[in-house]
Amino acid sequence: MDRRQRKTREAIFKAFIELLSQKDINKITVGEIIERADIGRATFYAHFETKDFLIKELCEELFDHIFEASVGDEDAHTHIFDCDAPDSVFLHLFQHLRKNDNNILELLSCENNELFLRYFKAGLEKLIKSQMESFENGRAKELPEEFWLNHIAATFVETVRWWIINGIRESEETITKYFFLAVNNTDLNVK
Amino acid sequence: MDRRQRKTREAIFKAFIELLSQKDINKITVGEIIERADIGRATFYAHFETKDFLIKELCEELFDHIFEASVGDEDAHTHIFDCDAPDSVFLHLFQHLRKNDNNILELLSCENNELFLRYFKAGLEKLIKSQMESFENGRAKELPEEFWLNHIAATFVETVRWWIINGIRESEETITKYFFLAVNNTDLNVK
DNA sequence: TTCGATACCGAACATTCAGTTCGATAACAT
DNA sequence: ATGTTATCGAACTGAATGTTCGGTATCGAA
Repeated sequence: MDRRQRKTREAIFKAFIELLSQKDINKITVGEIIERADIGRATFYAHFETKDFLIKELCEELFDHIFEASVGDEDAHTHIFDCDAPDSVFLHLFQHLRKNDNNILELLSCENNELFLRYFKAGLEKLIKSQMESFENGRAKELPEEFWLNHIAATFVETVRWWIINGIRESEETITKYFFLAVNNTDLNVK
Repeated sequence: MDRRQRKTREAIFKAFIELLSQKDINKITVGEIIERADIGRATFYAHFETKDFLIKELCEELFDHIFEASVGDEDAHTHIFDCDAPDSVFLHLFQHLRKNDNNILELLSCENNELFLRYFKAGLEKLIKSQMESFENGRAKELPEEFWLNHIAATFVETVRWWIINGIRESEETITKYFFLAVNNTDLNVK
């Protein structure tokens, strides 16, 4: 990709995220974005058909990259799994969130975080599907599997949201424990 | 309130809810609303300063009424509690949802349900606070109380969402059981 | 029934924003 | 060095917002 394109694209993303922390997503105009990104109007529309596409591509860029390597062969674990402690994918997720790669924290805690939490949850569900055995012990037999899957993903999202809103005071280990306690009512039955 | 005002207000709400089931909330224009409600442009703005205020007042009208009577003195239980089966507030909520008072189901299942689920959850948290004793048994001691409260409310919202999306196939009793199983990992420790 | 108040109508208007067009300039890859 | 491509910036169309105002219909109270 052309260096000019990359710079412009990053400038737009950066400007948009900054604006997002200041005001409602629906009130952000293209004019504000291009002014802050310091680019021409036509340039913006050369990159993104509309503001909705900008949001979509921003989400894909952030969340897909976080989750894509988590399902599949072991060697491809370049994002979440290449840390040293291998006991829990979820601990790694919390650690990466704390590091705040790509300002993902800003997105998840902004006024319109629902939109981004939805993307986050979608990627999460794939991940959890591949880890389903770990949660089978905790699942009551009467609960349908899809209900249980949705519940785990939703609980993780809510744990993240709660963690961020409360100022990320808990350590990654503690918040991971909270998550497993909420889901399983115990932190023992996960390897 | 003047009968004319009431009629206009209801016509606007009705038109808005209908449009909401057809398209994205951000794409709905005031022009479409007044056309479907069959009222004059100035009339709309005499009722609602902006579209955002319309949404806000719609939510207040629906959700506040559902929850307001649920906290406080026993005699005021006109909405949720005036049913015959007194064992679980949550069962009553599911029953009322199935009855779909005021088209609340449409709101909670539409494309932009996040907005409405947020209102729903806010009212829910108040309700759960007043029912907290019922859930104390299920709470692990390590979990902070606010975390636990948020978890219960979030789980209920997700249960409702899942129920609606899956076509409301389960009976109210079954989905209530699912909810308690998800929260407590048992359906015994709730009176 | 009358009468004053007020809600509604509807058309016209200013304003803001979205998205497009195009010729000129600068940066790119080879 | 050269052809390609991204950016610039200004001007433009079209659509939506929110306002204004004079005229009409409806309401509620006496």
